[in-house]
Amino acid sequence: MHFKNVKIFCEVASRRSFSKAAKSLHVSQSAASQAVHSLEKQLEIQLIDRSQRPLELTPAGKIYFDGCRDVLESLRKVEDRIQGMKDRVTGTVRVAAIYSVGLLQMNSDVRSFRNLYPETDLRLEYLHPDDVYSKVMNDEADLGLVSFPKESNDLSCIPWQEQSMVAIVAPEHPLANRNSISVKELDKQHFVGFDPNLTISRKMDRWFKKSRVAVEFVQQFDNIENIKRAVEIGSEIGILPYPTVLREIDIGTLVALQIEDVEWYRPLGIVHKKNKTFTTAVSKFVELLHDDSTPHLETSSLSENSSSRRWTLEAGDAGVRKKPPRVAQSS
Amino acid sequence: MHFKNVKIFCEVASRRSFSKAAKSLHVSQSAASQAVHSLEKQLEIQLIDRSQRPLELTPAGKIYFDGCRDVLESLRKVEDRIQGMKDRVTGTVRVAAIYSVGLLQMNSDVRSFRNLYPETDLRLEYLHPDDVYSKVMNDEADLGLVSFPKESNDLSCIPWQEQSMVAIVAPEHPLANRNSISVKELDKQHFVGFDPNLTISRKMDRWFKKSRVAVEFVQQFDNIENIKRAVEIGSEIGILPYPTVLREIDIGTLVALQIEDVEWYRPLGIVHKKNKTFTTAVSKFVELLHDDSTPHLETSSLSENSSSRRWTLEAGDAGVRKKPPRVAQSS
DNA sequence: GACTACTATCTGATTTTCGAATACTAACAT
DNA sequence: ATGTTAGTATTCGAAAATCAGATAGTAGTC
Repeated sequence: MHFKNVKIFCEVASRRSFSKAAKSLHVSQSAASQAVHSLEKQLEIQLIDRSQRPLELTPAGKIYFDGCRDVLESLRKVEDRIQGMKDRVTGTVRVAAIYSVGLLQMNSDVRSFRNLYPETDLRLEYLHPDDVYSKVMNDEADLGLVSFPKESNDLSCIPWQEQSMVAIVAPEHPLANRNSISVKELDKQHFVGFDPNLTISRKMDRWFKKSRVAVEFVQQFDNIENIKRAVEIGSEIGILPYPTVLREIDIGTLVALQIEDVEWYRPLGIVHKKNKTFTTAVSKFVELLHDDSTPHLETSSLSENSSSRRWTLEAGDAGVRKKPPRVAQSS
Repeated sequence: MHFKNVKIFCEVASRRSFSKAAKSLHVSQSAASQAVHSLEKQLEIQLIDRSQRPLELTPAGKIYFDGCRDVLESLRKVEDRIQGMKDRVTGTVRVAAIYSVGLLQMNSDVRSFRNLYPETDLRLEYLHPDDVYSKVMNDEADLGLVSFPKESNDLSCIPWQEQSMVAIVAPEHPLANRNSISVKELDKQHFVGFDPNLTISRKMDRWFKKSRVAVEFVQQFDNIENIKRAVEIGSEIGILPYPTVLREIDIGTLVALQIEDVEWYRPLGIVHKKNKTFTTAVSKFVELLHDDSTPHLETSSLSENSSSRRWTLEAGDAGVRKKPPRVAQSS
C-alpha cells in the first residue's frame, strides 16, 4: 500500500477529476485510475462515484478523504522535521492569492524563494477571493493572500502589507500633470470602480461617505487589470492600490495622484488554518513575504535607472503605510 | 514510498531488532533490512545505528519514529472507520497482560474474540507488570491488563474485575478439609508469598497489619505459578486470587479456603493511553472482557460436570466482588 | 446522433520487491 | 586471540507491481 496512492486519491477527491489530479501529480491518467482502483479493492469499498460527471465521493470516500488528509498531514510533518535536522527546507508550499496581489511583487518573491530553497515545490495560483478562502479551508492551500483579511473560527490571519490607495488617470487626462488631488476634488468625478460585491468596493463606499464625496461610477469590474485598462483608454479616474499600478506608471500608460487629506489603505493579509502548524518551508515563505527589501531590489533591477521607479527603491516597500507615495510622473 | 516500509521501520525501532521485527511482520529479515535502507536512502539520513548490538536509533531515527507513530495511528483510525462502514471489525489488537491474569480466563476470551471477529489480529503477550505499563506507554500495546492498576498523566484505567483472595493449601494439609479459615487463624502460619517489590505483596502486608496478623513468609516468588507449585509440594499456606487457582482446585492439586471476616480483593484493570481513541476492534475486545459469561461457560464446558467447578458457573463471574466464593472442596 | 471530455482497460516494458543463500560483523565465551 | 553465536548486510534471480501509451467505453452536451 503506497503513500502515493493515497496522495493520488486525495488529489482526485479535491479536484474532482482523475485527469486533472494526474496532471498535477505528474503521472498518467491511467496511473491515477489504477491507484484509486487499487485502494478501492484493498478497502473493498467504493470511494468514488463515477456514474456522474464531475465525479462525486461516496460516503465512504468522504470519510476516507478526511482521514487521509490527517495521514498526509502527519506525514508531511515528520518529513519536515527530518529534513530540518539537515538544515534543509523541502516540501510543498501551496499559496492561493487574489489576482490583485500582483504578479509584480509575487513574481519576484517566488523567484527568490525558489532560489533560496530550491528543494521546495512552491505552487502559486491566482483565484477569486472566495476561492482563496475555500482553498485554505479545505487544506488545498497552505497560505492564502487576500485583501481586507477576515479571520474566522478555523482561519487565522497574519497582517502583511498596507497598500496606499492612489488615484490614477490616463496621461491625457487634465489631472495628469498634477502630483496630488484633494478628496473634495474627487466629488462628482466619473469613476471606474470595483464590482459592488467585492470587499474593497464596500470599503471604498464607506471611505467616500465619510469624506462626504459623491462619486459616480460609470464602470465596475471585479478585477484590477480591467480597471486599469478602462482608465487607460477612457477619461475616468480610478482608485487603486499603488503597488498594483507601478508597472503602468513605469511604462507611462498611467499616472498616479496622491489623494490628500485622507489615509486610504488596502490591507493585505496572509490567512491560514488555525490548527495546522506550518512546515519549515511554509514558515520560510511567510518570512520572505515580510522581508520585502530583497524582492523589491531584485524587481527594480530590471529598470534600475528609471526615475519613475526610484521612489519605490527609496521607500523600500511599495505602499506600506508609513511611507505614502510621492507621485510618480508619467514619462 | 510504502506504508509497509514505515511499518517495518517502526517495528524494528520498537523491537530494536531487524530479525525480530521481520518475524513479527511475516517478512524475511532481508526485506526488513532493505525496507529500512530504502527509507534511509530516501530521507538521506541514517535512522539506525547498527554499529552496536542491540541496535540503537540515531537522533533522526527517534524523531522519525515518533512521527511515524502518528502517521500509522491516523492510518489505523481511517481504516477502522472505513471498515466500520461495512460493519466489519478489523485491525490489530495488541494486549499486554501480567502473567497472573491467567491463561485460564484469557485463553477462552481470546478464543471467542477470534471467533467473533475473525478478521482481526489479536496479539496477547504476558509480561512483568512494569513491562506491561511501558508497552502501553510506548504505544506498543493498545491495552494492558494489570492488577492494582494505577493511572497516570498519560494512562487511564478501566476497572475490570475484583478477584477475591483465598487461602490455598495442599490436599494433605491439616486445613484441607475445612471450608474456610478465620483471619486470626492465619496468625503465625507459614506462608508462601509474593516477591516484596510487587504491588500485591505490599498490599497484603497492609491487609495483614490491619487484621493484626503476623504471618511468616518462608518463601517468596514473583509469580503466581511458582507459589502454587510451592504450596502443592509443601506444608505452607498461600493466599492467591481465586480465579488463578481454579484449575488446580479442579484437578485436585490444591484446596481453597475462604478467608472469613475480611474482604480481600485483587482488583484487575485495563490500562490504556489517555489520548488515543480505541479502534473498533479494541473496543470490542474491552467489551468482551467485561461480558464474562460467555467465556466462562465455554471454559467450563471442558469439565462441565465437575462439582468443584459448578460454583464458577453459578457465580457467573469468578472472583467478582459481589459473589465471594463458597469454598470448593478438593475431590 | 454526433461530439467532447473524461475515465476504464489492456498491454508490454521497466522497475520494484522479496526471499533464499551467502557474506559480513558485533558481542561474548573460552 | 580464537571460535562461536546471533544478528545484519548483500547479492541475485524470480515474481510482482507500476506506469505510460493506446484503445475502448461512457456521461454530458449540442
